[in-house]
Parts: sequence; C-alpha cells; structure tokens
Amino acid sequence: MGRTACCSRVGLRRGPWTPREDTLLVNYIQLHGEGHWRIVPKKAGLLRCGKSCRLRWMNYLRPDIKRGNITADEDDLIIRLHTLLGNRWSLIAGRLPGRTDNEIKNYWNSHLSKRLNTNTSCYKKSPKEASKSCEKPKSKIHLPKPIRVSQFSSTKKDSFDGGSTSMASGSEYSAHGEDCAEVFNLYSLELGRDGGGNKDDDFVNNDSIIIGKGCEKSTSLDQLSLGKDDMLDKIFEEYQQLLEVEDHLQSNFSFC
DNA sequence: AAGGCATACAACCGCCTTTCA
DNA sequence: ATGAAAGGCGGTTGTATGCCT
Repeated sequence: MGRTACCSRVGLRRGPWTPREDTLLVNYIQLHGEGHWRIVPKKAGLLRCGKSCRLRWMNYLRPDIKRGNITADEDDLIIRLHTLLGNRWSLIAGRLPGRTDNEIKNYWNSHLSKRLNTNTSCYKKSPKEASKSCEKPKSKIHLPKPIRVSQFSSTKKDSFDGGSTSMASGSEYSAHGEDCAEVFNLYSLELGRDGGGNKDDDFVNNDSIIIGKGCEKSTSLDQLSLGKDDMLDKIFEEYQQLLEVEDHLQSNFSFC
C-alpha cells in the first residue's frame, strides 16, 4: 500500500533490454528457476527491478513462447474468448499455448478492437434490421472480477519449482479449474438458469461443478499437470463448447 | 529524400490479491 | 488479526518501424 513503483528506484536501468541483459536473465533462470523476482536482478547481476525481470521473462524470454503472427484460428478464438471473458487477457492467454497476455492484449488493441468496431454487422440479422438497430456488435458479457481461489493459485513456492512453465502451468490451472467454473457461471447467467444461489458461492465452494467434458473443476495434481497433447485436446474441446454455447446464446437472445 | 502519420509491440505503472511472519 | 512483501494483472505509454504524401 502506497509503495513506490519498484522500477522507480534510482540506479536501476529502464527501457529496452539489451541482449546481454537477456542472456544474464536467461542464464540465471535456467540455473535457479523462476520466482523470487525480488532477488533475481541482484543475483543475476542486472540493474533492473524484479518486476521488470519477471515481465521480460514472461513476455519475451520464456522458451515456450510462440513467436510470429497470430493465426486465423487464434484470431477467431481470441475474439470468441473476449466476448465471453472480456479484457481478461491472462485467462484468454491461458487458452492459447505459447501466447502471452501482453501479446494478446496488444493484438486486440491494435487489430481486433478496430476491426470489430468497424464491423457493425449484427449476428444473424438481415442487413436491413442490422442497419436499423445495430450500433455495436455485442461483445461484452462481463462478470465481476473473479476471486482467486487459493486451492488453484500457485504459491510462491510453486512458482519456484525450477520449471520453465510457471506461468503456463498457472494458466493451465485456470484453464481447467477456476475459469471453467467461472465461464460455467457466466453461461448459466446468460441462459437464465442460474446454477443456484450466489455464483461466487458456486465458484468458490462447489467442488464438483461439471462444465462438460474437458472442463471440470479438478483438484488433482495429475490432472493439473496435463501433457501438452492433452492440453491441446482440452483447449480444442473447450473451443468447441464455446462455439456451441455461443450458438445457443445467439438463438436465445436478440443481440441488438 | 524528407517529413508526418499510423501501427505494432515492448515496457512501465499502479492497483489488487495472496502469502506469510 | 494485521500489515508488509511479493506476485499477478490490466491499462497505458514510449518508441521503433513502415507507409504515405
């Protein structure tokens, strides 16, 4: 509370990272793993704040980051997920292996938001009707901010387990637990069949929420550490579910 | 060729949540 | 129970690059 930004301390470098700094950071993390970002710069010999190191690693240096253009499939998935989840980039990124929240956020801001703003056509409406009543395509079904559930959130210890996938695994937790339940609640709200009672109660307390195949709230470590293929399968299944639910929503609501 | 403008994206900021002593 | 530290997230900014006139 009321702390100054760590990067504002005098003597610390800011701005673009040099290749040498990247190398120092990568070498350090390969040796010691992620986490304890506060001490990373000191130990790695960097004149950066810990937060800056974390950001650089998460958004740029991690070996599992997929670089290059967003594919059409990813593009489509981002749009659909954004429709359901809003600006919750980390959740969206959790469903796009190798993509970072920052990258998706940038992509959205520079490409998709403009594209969608100019595309005022309405779902399944005649051009006539659309031009009459559509101001904007419905793209927001926002929930209150989700509560982080400690059961699923990785602890500081967890994040220091030496893996290169701390962030990714955290996202996987989300992808298969927390936000699935959340999306389920969201679907329930939209479909007018509240899962019963306070959705936050469900979200937090109901250990047996079943979203459908491939999206159950699970607490098993085995399930949390899914293999890459399993993860991709699950993502694909969830994608299909999103499509189905979206179709359902479209047939139940008039969007404009 | 040069200047202005638009775009893309890396990086920073500030706030919130979680953890732990 | 409480407060500080650390991690995480979304919004915003700064700058490099490309395109257009």
